[in-house]
Amino acid sequence: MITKQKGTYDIYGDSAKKRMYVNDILNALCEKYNFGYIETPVFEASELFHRGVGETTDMVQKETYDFVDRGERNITLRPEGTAGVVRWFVENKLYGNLTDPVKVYYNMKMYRYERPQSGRNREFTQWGFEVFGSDTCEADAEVISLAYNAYRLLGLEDVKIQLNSLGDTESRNNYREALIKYFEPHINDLCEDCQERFKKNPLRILDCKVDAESEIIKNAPKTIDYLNEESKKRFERLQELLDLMDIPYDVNTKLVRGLDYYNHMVFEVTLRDSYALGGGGRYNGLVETLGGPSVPGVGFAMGYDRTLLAMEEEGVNVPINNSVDVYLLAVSESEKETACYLAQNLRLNGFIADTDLMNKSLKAQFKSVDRFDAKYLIVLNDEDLQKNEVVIKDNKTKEEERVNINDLVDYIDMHM
RNA sequence: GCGGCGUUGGUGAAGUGGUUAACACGCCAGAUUGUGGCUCUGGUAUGCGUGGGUUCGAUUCCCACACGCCGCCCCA
Repeated sequence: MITKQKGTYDIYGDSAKKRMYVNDILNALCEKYNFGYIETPVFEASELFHRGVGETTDMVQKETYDFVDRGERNITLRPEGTAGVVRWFVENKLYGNLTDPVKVYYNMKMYRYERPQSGRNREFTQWGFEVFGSDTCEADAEVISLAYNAYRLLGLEDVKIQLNSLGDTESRNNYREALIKYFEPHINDLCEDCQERFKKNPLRILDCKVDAESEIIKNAPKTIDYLNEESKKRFERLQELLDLMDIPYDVNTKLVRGLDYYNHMVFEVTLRDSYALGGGGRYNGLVETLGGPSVPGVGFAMGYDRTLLAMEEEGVNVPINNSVDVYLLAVSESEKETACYLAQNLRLNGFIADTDLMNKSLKAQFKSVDRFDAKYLIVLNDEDLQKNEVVIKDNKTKEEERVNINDLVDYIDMHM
């Protein structure tokens, strides 16, 4: 037997319906914010992610699906959405006429070679969005607003924003140096992983779970103390806007996030003050890094599967319609012909209709009625059909009514 | 990539080194001669993840691998 690959999964049944429900909500919300839908290719030149996400990040170093194709191109399955969208933005020269910001949202499969756990797979979905061309705090606030309200609309009440600012390039570099200087004498008191982080990406030490309670990390320099005047002002302004929109947030100076491209505002959306369901931030240098002009950008991505899990844990009630409007029962050949015709007719008139396709006994067809939770059932009967009539039964009230076959659609329309 | 736990039918699951692998749900058929959902009766596994090994004999013991779950790394 051929089985699915590690870390992949099939989506079907009720969980497929849940996803459709979530998709509909998210898509509609994005449209309200006047974002346009975009899809980019699953695979891109490996270089895109190496340059975009950051050569030194673990995501690129050990988690990407890389391969050489038959034309000897170096290909990578996208591990995140932003790099591909930026590539699209640059390749299509959308920066050429930036009278308005370019706002796009996506809902795409991503691939990372990781050890699977629940809410984390090798193939997974991220829903996210990006804004190009605006360097304003209002753009930052809009992005956070969209992210926050997405979770709220999905029924997750207890969500909050974790907010930090890395500042502009100058501030970020100053901070990085201060951090290195601070940690250097303490390096042997930190855990092994942190000693590794110290070399590769010292900012990540702040994220460490092992040393989280240690005085060393608690007393470490804070990002906001190293913001220059302008960066500080921006950060304050952003907070004002969030206050104005009633979006709850905590300033979390330890939040640095893993990808190299962020500057200024970074944020995560957390559930119950614990784990993050999504994150984003500003990336003013990324477009340039990927071969475009200097165009500011800001964006967000939601861990789709994780969010679905969270909804389950929180007991969010997702309305799933598993019931059929009308089920047609038929046994004889002529009854089945009528069933075919009527089923099509009902479907084209907007009803969910179904009928037996397996030549089952009438009794077995009644079981199907129950399984499909049909609102109405019609037992076709040759005698009635001679008179152009059908008997339609309300499956809840058990009331039966004799209806002319030509009035059937109207009848159901009136009663539903 | 590292560590721990797990893997029995469509589903949930019990169980044992040795004839026919519980039970429940589901499904199918009949009682009910073309109007069901209750009840009763009967039926329902390519045989216990895959491949090796130990053994007279393994689903049960050992090893490897695969997949799943949990923790780490990482990400979100």
